[in-house]
Amino acid sequence: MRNPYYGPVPEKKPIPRPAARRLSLYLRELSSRLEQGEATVSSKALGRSLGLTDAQVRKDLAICGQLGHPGRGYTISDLVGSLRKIMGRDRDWRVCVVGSGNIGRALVSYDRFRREGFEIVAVFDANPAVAGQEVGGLRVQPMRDLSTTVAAERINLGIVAVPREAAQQVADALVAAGVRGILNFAPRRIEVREGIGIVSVDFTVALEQLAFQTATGLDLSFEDGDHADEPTDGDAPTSV
Amino acid sequence: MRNPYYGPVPEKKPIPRPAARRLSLYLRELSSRLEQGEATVSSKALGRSLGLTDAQVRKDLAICGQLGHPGRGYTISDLVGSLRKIMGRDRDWRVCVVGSGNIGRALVSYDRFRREGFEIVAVFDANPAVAGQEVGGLRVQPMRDLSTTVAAERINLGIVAVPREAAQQVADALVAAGVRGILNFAPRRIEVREGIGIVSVDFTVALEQLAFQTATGLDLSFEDGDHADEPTDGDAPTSV
DNA sequence: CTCTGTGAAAACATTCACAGCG
DNA sequence: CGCTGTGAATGTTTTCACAGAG
Repeated sequence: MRNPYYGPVPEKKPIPRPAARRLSLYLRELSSRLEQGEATVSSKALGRSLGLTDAQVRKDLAICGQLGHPGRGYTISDLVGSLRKIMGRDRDWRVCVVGSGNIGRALVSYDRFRREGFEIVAVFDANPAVAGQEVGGLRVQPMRDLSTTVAAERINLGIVAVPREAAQQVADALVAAGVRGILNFAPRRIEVREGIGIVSVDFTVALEQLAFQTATGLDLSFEDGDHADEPTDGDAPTSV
Repeated sequence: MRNPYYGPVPEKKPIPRPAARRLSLYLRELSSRLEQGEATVSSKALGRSLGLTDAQVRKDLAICGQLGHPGRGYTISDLVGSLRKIMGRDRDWRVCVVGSGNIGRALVSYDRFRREGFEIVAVFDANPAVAGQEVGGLRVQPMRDLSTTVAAERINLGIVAVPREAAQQVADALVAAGVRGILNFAPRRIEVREGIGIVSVDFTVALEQLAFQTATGLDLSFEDGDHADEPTDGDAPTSV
């Protein structure tokens, strides 16, 4: 959104991938501080809470524009507002869960989603015996209703909580129904077409990372645990 | 802790952090192929499944030693064996879950853990009303039994599935009881002393990453979803 | 010809260090 | 002073490209 007509090109600079991952953590910490009644915070203090250096924090927050006040720090509410906007947290996210097994049910009942602005409005399950049961205040719907409900409820994100074997198929159905992004809990890589978001969480991978850290002794340590697959275009790089 | 005496030192080179994250994904994909009855695989084919370039795959697998056969590819079973060893998957992991809410119960019942060699042998809950109930074949124990049971059952990993407010305290209790690593599902950073492993999974952060990807349109995509906090030593860098 | 292993180059990310604001 | 914003330096990861094995 700069330099309309001709000239050196609009050029919205891309957010560094590792920074993008950290943005969520800033938002989480800042919201928490805001609730505690704090009004400002310095890059040093924030870094301490998050295990980052102050320089790193300043570089990351520079993504939000120049919100810091030299000598004073950052105004938390401004930062929260800016982060929410950048991360797409200012819009409405309407979510459905596919799979009403242990994980699906736990997610539907996970109150924090709603409090954070992600509203789960439908649950589906392929098992006809389960359809009609109630989970977290919602009636489980049969898969056949998927596309109708996604449209009617204006659902834009889908959560896949089905067995490995069914995961890709379910993801395809969700995309076909119109969701724009998928959060996958099945232990496999999901391929989606360009333009559809995909993030995966694999509990076993997380435990394995932990075993690795623990076995390796004390040294190496790393970051994020859940992974975001690549939008499967041609020769997409990135991870599963 | 570096180079005690003088001399060239054995020098086991450290595994690049991003590579460490990918190792789990290789193992997952390779195990699956092994089950399908495949015996060998090329870096190119593996990369295709995982969304990585063939060069990346070769560099990563070089960590396991020289297991590839030029012109032929890698023998999957060798790779799986080597990966399991490197990742500490060759030993026994005995796990307890603290918190028998929705998430805790889902995890206790998550069969894949056992099949992958992580045995959940105890569940704890601070609520006395819950103690004694059965969850996934285990009797929920009161917190007061934590250290006794951890010792008696030789538990080495703990899963924290309690509300945010109690998380740090529970983590401290687990470490005091003797676990060597913690998998944290509470939405906050957990601090542990040097030498204790820590990996966090935050569902809201994962959904947020998805919202970000989706809102940002089609472009940037990233990796892992769950995060591993840093072992809180002095000025530890890394993320939450 | 296919496919690995690997230095060397390129891209990317973090840390440093300091000018400048309040 | 304390603290931000940012180029320049450093460190890390990925990609390239090719020699050499089967």
